[in-house]
Amino acid sequence: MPSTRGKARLHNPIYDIAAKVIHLRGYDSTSMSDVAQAAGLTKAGLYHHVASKEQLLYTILDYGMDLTDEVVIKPVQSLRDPRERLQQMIERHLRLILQERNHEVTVILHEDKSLKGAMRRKITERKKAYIRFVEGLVRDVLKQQGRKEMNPRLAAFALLGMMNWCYQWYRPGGPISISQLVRGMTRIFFNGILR
Amino acid sequence: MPSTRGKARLHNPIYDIAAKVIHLRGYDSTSMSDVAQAAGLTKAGLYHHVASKEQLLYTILDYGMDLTDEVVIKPVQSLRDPRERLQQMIERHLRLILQERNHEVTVILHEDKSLKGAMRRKITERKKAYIRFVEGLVRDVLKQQGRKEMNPRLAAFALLGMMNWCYQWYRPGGPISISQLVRGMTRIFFNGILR
DNA sequence: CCTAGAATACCGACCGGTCGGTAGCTCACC
DNA sequence: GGTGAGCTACCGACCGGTCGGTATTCTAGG
Repeated sequence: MPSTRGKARLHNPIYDIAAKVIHLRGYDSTSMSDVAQAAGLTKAGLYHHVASKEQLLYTILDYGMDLTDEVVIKPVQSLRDPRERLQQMIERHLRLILQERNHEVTVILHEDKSLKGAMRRKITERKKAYIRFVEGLVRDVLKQQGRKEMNPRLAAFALLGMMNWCYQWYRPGGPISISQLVRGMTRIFFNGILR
Repeated sequence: MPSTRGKARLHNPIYDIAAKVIHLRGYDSTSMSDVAQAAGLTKAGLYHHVASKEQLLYTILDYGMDLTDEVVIKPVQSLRDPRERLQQMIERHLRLILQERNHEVTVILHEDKSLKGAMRRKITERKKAYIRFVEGLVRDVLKQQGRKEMNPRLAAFALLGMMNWCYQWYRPGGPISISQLVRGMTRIFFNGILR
């Protein structure tokens, strides 16, 4: 019985490689042979490290959420000023998604219905928690600035949408740099919700 | 050889049903037997109407783009005022995506890499043309209002992102109506790019 | 330091099942 | 009696996953 319980995946390059391949071709279109080949193994060899295809995806997604907690939520929660918190969240979220490593995070954005049952429920719950976190940041800024005519949930989804859509079109080395993108979206959103 | 060339699909309910099923379960996870069953046929019966699974998807996506041309691009192009054009585009785009029929359009948003070769190139080109259209609308508004510090391409992608992300969270009958959504996003984007 | 033996990493071969797609037939209707 | 729509039955390829076995590495006792 392979020892794939808990967070044993740290430092295991197989999961990084798998995340890369799945990010490129999609979960359904990626066979376990593909993953094995990319990792320099046979399929049977891969199954020594992984319990099932679904557990492989779950581990990747769960690690992607761990990364988000650590790189976005934690640093932002230590800040005082609501505007500073929201601005930092936008910058950190965008950099997390667009930095070329971090395939685990980008996989989260398009592999929604691939998981089933308990695993799916857990990931969905973590994603919802993140949405509530963003909505809270937006709500605090709106309250501080006395703008009660804007729906904070709608605004939060708008913000998440324009940020998460970036992986569809952003290309490193293209005409728009990450810094420009951060500045542009920050301005659009702040001006957008504060008149 | 079945006659599936050209735009023979009009009025053929098979494509509507297929679009619905593919929209619900995803292209890769949907087998031709699934589509056949949903259409009340056997798989062989379905293949009498359809040349291949890929051609089925292509036809659906192409029709989705036809719909977009007709419902969004054409009406907007007949308007004069740049601000009116942009505002109308936002409203029409959102309503097209969120209305419960129009599965063909929503399929476009998440079935990117499923097509290959020439078919993929054609759909990609139509999608790019639409992006250029949106970017042009944004650019005209920025020019009219004398805002040259905002990058119109970046702004266009931000707008497309927040609109297209809606299908991930919007549920008819939920706390946010389509009209509220249109008003909210219109305000965020106009305020966002015009200070 | 050597070595027995346990644990780990990995492989070739294979399994049951499902996939996209096809051949060849029937049958209703003009 | 020809034609299009539909069916049953089937194909080869590939899928996720497993099995028995084999190198390789780690560890403990003398």
